[in-house]
Amino acid sequence: MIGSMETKTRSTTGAGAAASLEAHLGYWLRLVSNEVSGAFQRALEERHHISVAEWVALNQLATGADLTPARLATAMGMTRGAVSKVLDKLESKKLIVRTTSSADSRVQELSLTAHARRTLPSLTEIANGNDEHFFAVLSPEESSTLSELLRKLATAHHIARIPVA
Amino acid sequence: MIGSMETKTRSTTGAGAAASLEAHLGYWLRLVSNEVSGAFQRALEERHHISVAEWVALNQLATGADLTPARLATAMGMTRGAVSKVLDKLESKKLIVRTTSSADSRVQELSLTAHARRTLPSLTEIANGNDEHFFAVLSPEESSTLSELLRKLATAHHIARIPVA
DNA sequence: TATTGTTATACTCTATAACTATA
DNA sequence: TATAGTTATAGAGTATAACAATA
Repeated sequence: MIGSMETKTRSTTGAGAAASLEAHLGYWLRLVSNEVSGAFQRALEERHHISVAEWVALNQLATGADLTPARLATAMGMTRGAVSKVLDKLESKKLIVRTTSSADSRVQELSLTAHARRTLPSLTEIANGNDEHFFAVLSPEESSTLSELLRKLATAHHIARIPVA
Repeated sequence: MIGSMETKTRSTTGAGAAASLEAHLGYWLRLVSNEVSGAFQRALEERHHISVAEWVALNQLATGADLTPARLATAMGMTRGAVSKVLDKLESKKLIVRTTSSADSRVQELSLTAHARRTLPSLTEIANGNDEHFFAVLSPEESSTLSELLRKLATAHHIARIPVA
């Protein structure tokens, strides 16, 4: 049972410490995160044939910010080349449009299509449902606590890039 | 600032909910997990030139269980083909030995080399240090709480496979 | 010269499925 | 026929670096 399990989480960094996989918080974090993200990834793929990276890009565009491939690359922590491929896929699916900027013709202005705007609520539903499904076993207080602890870690380590994988 | 951000974590699953990326617990989980795992992966690669999958395999062998490629594949949630490649790398690095079983010559018995046993403590130190570095910003009580919440989620969803990616 | 975006190339990781050698 | 392990092939994902067009 969980309640009876060893919950010591701060090692003494002793050289001979016999640390099994399960002794690390990072292990449990990755275990749970992989499950949640994996389920989300499969749901997006099966129901809309889009990847998590594509979903993130769509969400970034939906915030209303004037985005270009370079800015999107920075926001997503990817190279411009990688983002270019993501945009190729979104364009082939008629979810975005690339328009050459009139002010600087090197720049591409990115925008969502009407089709994308109609599709986004369904994608959001998948994200909501996935979260709901996984975290429903926690009480509202526990969910809040988990959220606060994760945000505290993100803040303390200045984690900014949007996770795509 | 993050501290002043909306921390509501339970959506009402309403169709029109304007859910930004940050509204989902799964987002924060992936954000933090990617950072912790990414740092660990880079440290393993830079200091010992081994991947996380290789590290997991070594740890499984170090538990003392009599493992074969097929059993290791089941434990790690990978196909036999994928495990075979991981074992190729470990063998080329002189960290494991494959021995044909005398009872059934189709079976390979896996074992760690003396070199692997000498190397493992250093790998464990990297894992300990990585955990220490990331979770030191939490109080011991907060670390315990985070551990318990993650274990509760893992148990509730019967998450068993060892995360490799 | 510097910058934007794309493309060519390569590498890692993993899955599917065919293959071999046993049993 | 069935099983253990390997290998051939393919695909996703992403990085590096070269490239064309523009500034």
